[in-house]
Amino acid sequence: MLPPPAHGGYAAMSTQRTLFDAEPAAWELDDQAQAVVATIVFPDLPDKEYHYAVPSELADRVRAGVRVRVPLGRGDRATTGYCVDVRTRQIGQRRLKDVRSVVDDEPLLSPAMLRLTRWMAEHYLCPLGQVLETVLPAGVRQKAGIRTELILSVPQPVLAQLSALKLPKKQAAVLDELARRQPLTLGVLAQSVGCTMAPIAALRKKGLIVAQTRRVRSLPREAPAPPTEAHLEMNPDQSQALDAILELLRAQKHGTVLLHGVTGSGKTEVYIQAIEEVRRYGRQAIVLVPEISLTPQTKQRFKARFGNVAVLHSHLSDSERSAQWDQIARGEVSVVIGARSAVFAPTPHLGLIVMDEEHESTFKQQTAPRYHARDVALYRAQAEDVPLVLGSATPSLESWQQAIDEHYRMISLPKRVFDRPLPLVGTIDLRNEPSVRRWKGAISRPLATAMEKTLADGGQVILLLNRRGYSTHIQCPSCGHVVRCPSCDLALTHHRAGDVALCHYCDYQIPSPPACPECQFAGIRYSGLGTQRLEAEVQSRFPQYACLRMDTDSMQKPGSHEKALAEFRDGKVRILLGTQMIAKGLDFPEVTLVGVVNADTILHLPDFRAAERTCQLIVQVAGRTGRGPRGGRVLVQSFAPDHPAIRAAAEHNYEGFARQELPARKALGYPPFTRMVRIVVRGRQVVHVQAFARQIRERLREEAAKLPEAALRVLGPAPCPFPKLRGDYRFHLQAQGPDGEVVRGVVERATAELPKADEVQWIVDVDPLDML
DNA sequence: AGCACGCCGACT
DNA sequence: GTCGGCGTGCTC
Repeated sequence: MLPPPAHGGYAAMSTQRTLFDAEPAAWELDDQAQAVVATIVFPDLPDKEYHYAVPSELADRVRAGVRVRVPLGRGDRATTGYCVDVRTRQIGQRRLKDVRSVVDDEPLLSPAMLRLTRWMAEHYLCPLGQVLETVLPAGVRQKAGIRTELILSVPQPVLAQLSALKLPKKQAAVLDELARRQPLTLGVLAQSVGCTMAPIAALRKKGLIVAQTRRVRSLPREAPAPPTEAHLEMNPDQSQALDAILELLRAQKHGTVLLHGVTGSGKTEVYIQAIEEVRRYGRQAIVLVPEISLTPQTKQRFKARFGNVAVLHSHLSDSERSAQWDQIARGEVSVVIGARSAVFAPTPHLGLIVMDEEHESTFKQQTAPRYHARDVALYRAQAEDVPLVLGSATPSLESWQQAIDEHYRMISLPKRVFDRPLPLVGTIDLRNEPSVRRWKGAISRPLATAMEKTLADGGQVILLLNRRGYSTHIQCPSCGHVVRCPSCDLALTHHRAGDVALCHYCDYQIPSPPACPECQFAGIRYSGLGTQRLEAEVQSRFPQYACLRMDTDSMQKPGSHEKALAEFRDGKVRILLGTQMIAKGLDFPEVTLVGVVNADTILHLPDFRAAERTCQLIVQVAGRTGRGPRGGRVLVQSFAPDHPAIRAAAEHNYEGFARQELPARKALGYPPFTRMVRIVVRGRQVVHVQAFARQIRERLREEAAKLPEAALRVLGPAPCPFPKLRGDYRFHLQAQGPDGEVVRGVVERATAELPKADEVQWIVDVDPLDML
């Protein structure tokens, strides 16, 4: 056994203590000293816990979940930290500094939410302080939108002898007014007397008026509106799905339901009726939707049914978000709708979490902590013992496998509402389309014919092409030179607006070159198809119909999204074309044709989820048609129409896709059968990046060697699929194994004491969603 | 992150 | 001999 650590001059003596000592000797009292100790973490300090003594006058205010001001470092500079624990501990000889003051009157985090942040820090290998700063929105931390207001009153003794006082005219008027109408705020009093602040200040100085501060929200709260819509009728499948959720709700038990409902099957109605039950229990529900789905329509739909709902999304101002947060924390709303971060909503009595479109990649945060809202939601639902409902027409294969393994209960909604048929999907083999092959155009003959017919019949058309810009690359036919971004090495995309060549990653731009910058050849070619060029083609082929392009370029202005959709809804626009943003959620009954201009754009990305993404995208966009009584059809153009992902999507057979993709994942050792941690190293110079990445690999191998061979596989380092971004070279490594806990442990130990390297930066991504 | 401490070059 | 350069390391 190691001797106890030396402290003071008593170390030698304290070792002489035996088990039979009845009472500690006087000189040992310090060793036994107890104190109330707060455990503090700091967002900007190393990921450690710090301990501070809680002075007795602060004992009732220092609680887990509040922020405190504490002295830090040699200079004892005042620093704000999060108190994550308070308990009476043995402090031994260690002398702790005192907590100086308490920032928050009420904890910002409940004990349950604190446990959640701990779990996130461990699971995502991220400092706890950073997790806390993510969970608590900046506006909430700054108490945005809360101002302090002075409340003035006249003390009782003054009131009693009011008439006896001799005062200047204005002061007398002020005191008189306040005595009659107290308490008043500063502004109101000054205004009603018609004076400035001066006489009021004078009275305060004399002690004839006393002031109290009060915190008030500057934003007026939205008046709760009564619900305006009643239940919709549900079909038997919907009722069955609802029953499964209600069963869990009534049992007050956690359980996860995977609601696999085809597009247009009425999943939202199931969520809504489940939430109504939650509300009857006086509990709250959180509804998580992808950022893009947080359209006014979604919000409206829930508002119409529940009256007051809280909405959390990235476009709120700090004070708006803080007001929503407060409202939620006080239990004033029973429904919270929001994007990824709404999973942290401070509902005092959570009853249900719903995640719609659970396969969407926007649920994964791309900066530290790199959490996936689905996994956080699962943890939270388990911890608070409430049901979790995951809904999608194209579930992630992670969730699908959970259902197969019976960790989730899968419920299918195989039919659309009102028994509307799913649209017929046809594929067009672009290899047999000479005009497309020779880049004469993007729209094949069969697609053009279908469009003509649809438009002539009064229907609307949606065309999906998930590439922005006009031409996707600029290449010289003479010397082969491709115009690339100097800092990302990606081919620049030609944009017609402003005639610029643009890097889609870092926004680098140059005037589009009229000749080859390398060999001056004048016939430089602008090739590859983007939405702008598609728009031009559509306009020239269908000049009699209004066409609208929706992509991040055309939807820059706030409100342009809503405006565009409104124009399409009322039929002014007949053809809507755009990138992924038109693939999700839109519900327009007059859309009777959807064209996928090129289904292969993400299919060949070097990412093990490329097939899954392709299938999901096609199924989702196909779902935009056939939503009205006129039915609908889909045409998918592809150079690989026989690829299983495209075939499955064409047959509305996501299950079939999963059945054939999952064994492939298993054979290759990919998720969901393994857990993965990805490490990306980047820096200005390739040699440094590669050397550092290799160093990490060696450390990973050393750690892996301590385990059975099957526990962990280390891949890489290899250049990332985008090997250079924003001027940095990038290499990545992957650690994968069947047990995520083991994989994370290895990565944590391997990276714990890496040498500092100024030339490189590195990140750890647990359960990465993309590999680019 | 900040801030004090340290150990080497140009000043009074 | 001191002032100050910013490299290094610690913060309960």
